[in-house]
Amino acid sequence: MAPRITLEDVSKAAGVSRSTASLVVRGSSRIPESTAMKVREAMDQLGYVYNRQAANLRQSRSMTIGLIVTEIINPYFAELAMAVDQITHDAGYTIFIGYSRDLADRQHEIVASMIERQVDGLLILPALGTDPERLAKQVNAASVPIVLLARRFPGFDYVGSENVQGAQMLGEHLSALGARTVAFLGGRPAPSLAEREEGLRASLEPKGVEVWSKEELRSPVSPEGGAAALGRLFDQGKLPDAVVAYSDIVAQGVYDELRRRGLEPGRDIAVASFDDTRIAAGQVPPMTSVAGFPQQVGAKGAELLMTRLDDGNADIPTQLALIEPQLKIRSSTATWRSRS
Amino acid sequence: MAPRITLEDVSKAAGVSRSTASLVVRGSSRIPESTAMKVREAMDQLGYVYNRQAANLRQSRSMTIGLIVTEIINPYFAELAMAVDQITHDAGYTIFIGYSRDLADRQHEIVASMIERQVDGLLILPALGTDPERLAKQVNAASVPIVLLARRFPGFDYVGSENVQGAQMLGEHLSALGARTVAFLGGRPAPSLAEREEGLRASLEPKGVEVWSKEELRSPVSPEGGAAALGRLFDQGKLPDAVVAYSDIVAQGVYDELRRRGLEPGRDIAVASFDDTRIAAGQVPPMTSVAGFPQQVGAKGAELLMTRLDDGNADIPTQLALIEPQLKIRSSTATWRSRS
DNA sequence: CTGAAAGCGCTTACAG
DNA sequence: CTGAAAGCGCTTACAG
Repeated sequence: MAPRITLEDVSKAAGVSRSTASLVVRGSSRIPESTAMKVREAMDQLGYVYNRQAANLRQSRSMTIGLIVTEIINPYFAELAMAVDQITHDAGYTIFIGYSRDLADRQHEIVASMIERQVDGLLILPALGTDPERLAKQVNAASVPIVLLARRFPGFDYVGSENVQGAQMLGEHLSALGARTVAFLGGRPAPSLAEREEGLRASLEPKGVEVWSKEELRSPVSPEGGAAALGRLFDQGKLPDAVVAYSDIVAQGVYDELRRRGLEPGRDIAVASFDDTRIAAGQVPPMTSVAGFPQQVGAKGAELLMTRLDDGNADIPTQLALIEPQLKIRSSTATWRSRS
Repeated sequence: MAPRITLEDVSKAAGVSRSTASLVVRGSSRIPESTAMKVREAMDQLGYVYNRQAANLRQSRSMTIGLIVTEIINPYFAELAMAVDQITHDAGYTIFIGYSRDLADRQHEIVASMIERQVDGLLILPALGTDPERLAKQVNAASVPIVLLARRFPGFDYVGSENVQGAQMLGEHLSALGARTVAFLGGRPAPSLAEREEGLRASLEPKGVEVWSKEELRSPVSPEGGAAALGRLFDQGKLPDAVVAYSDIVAQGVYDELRRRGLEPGRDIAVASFDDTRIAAGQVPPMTSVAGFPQQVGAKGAELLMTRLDDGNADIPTQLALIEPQLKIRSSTATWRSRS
C-alpha cells in the first residue's frame, strides 16, 4: 500500500500552504485561479483523494443520513427508498441504508450504529414492534433529527399516505357497486392497518355493509399470507361480496387462493387492495387498488428532514405531511355484480 | 445544543485516563471489571455516544462498504441488496447505498463520493454504459477493493448467475416441447443479455430451432418495454412458438400484450423468462422462469469482498463465483403444444 | 491572499 | 493496569 496522499503533500508539491490547498478543494473563490490551477495539477499528479471523513470530523457533521426501512422486496418500500435517495443525493448527502426486517431490536441496533457514525439525520419506516418512546429517547440523546415514514407514531415528524381517506374512497366504491359484506384481509397490527380498517368501516358501516376484519384474518405481508388468511375465512364458511387486501402483495395470494377454490376475481367476488404497485395493474384481471404514491412519501420525507437539518432544527414544531391517495378502479371490482 | 460528550469527559468523570476509557468502550479484557464498571456508569450518566467516525479516522478504515445498484424496483436487485446487507451487517459493516439508475456517469459520481467517504470496499452492480477501464482506474487509484455483481467485466472480482447455462436449460426445455421458433425479447445490451442469448442459441440452433433476437426486439427492463417489444415483433407479422423474455418484469408486459392481441400464454404461445422473482409464480398461468438466486449472488459477493478486506488483499488473484441456475418449469410452457 | 497553530474525538505505542 | 504524548487528515480562526 502506497502511503496515503494528504492535503499536506499536495500543498508542498504545489508550493502553497495547507490552508490554501484546503480552500481550493472546497472551491473557494478567495483563491486566485492561477494558484488554484497549480494545486489541482498537484492533486492530479499525486493521485490525491479527498478524505471527507477527516473533514467531517473537524466540521462536526457528516453529510450523511440514515435510511432504515423494513425491507425492499415490497416495491412500495423500494420506490420510497429510491425517492429518498433522489432528493438527498442531489443535496449532497450520502445514505446509510439499514433493513430492520420488521424486527424492533434490529432496528434499534441499526439506529445506534448510525448514530455512532454521526449521521446528520434519520429517515425511518418503523418496524412493527417499535417502542416509540425508546426510539425517541435514543435519537434525542444524540440530538439527531428523525422523520418517520409510512407508519406513524405521535410526536415524530411524519410523512405517509392518508390511509383513512384512501380506504374511505375504496369503501364508497364498493358500497356503490352493491357489496353487502366486505372482508379486510392480511397485514400485521400497525398504524397503517388500523387506519385502513377505520376508513373502510367509516364508509361502509353507515350504509349497512358488514366489515369483517377479525384478528384471525391478519397475516404476514406476503402472497402466502394472503392466501392463508382467505383460507381461514372460507373455512369458516364465510363468503363475502368483496375482499379488500391489506396490500397488493397480500392480494396476489388472494387471487391465487380464490382460483384454487374455483372462484374468479372480478366475477364471483370483488377484490381490491392498497398501494397500487406494478402488481395491481399487472394482475389478470387488473386489480383495483388505492395508490399511496411511495415516491411522494419518500421525497417529501427527505425534504422535511432537510428542513430540520438547515435551521436550528430544535425550534420547529412537529412536521406532518399526508400524501393524498387516489383510487385506481380496475376490473377486479368494476366488472363485479351483486348476486342479489 | 449541549456540547458533545467525549471520551475525555467520561474518563474524567470515572477518574481514569482517556486510554483506559477507550479500551473499555472497545471491550478490552485488559481492564479489570471493577474499573470497566465505573467507566460504563459514567458513560450512561453523561449520555455518551461513541464517535466511530473519529475512531475510524485514527484507524484509517471505516467499517463501511459501498453498495451501488442500478435500482431496486426490480425484486431481483432488491433481494440481492438485502442479502448483501445481511452478510455485511453481521460482520459489523454499515452500508452506503447508491442507485446509479443505469447511468454510467451517475455511477462514477457515486463511486467517487463513496471513496471520499473512505469505504473499505465496494460492491457494484454496474450500470449499462459502464466503462470498465475507467472504473478500474478509479478504484485502483484509491486502492479500494471492488466486487462486481450480476454484470461481468473481465479483470474484476465477480459474482453472478451462470446465465449461459441457465439459458441452455431453458432452450433444451423449449426444443423438447417442440418449439421451432423462439423470440428472445427485451433487455438492454449488457453482458447478461449476451450470455442469455448465447445460451439460447447454443441449445436451440443445433436442433434447427430459429432464435429471433434482433436489436429491435430490445427494450427497457419494464412491463411496458416488454409489451412494446412484442408489439414490434407482431407488427412484422411474425408469430413465434415461444417467447423468452429477458426477465420476469419484461415478461409481465409480454403477458399483457399477448392478451391484448387475443393470445393466451401457455396455450397459444409458450412464454418463459429469467430471474424467477415472485412475479413468475404469481402470473396466471404461472410462468416458467430460470431462477438466478439473487440472495446467493448478493451473499457470495459480500463474502468475496470480506475476503479481500481481511488479507493483504492485493495478492489474491481475481475471484469468480458463478451461481448455478435452476429451471422452474410452470404451465406457461408446460401446457403449450406445438401446432404442427 | 497566505501561513503557523490549534483542534475535531478518537487510538496507539511507550513508559511507568 | 494506567497516563502523557503524538497523530489520523482535515478546517478554522487569527495574524500577517
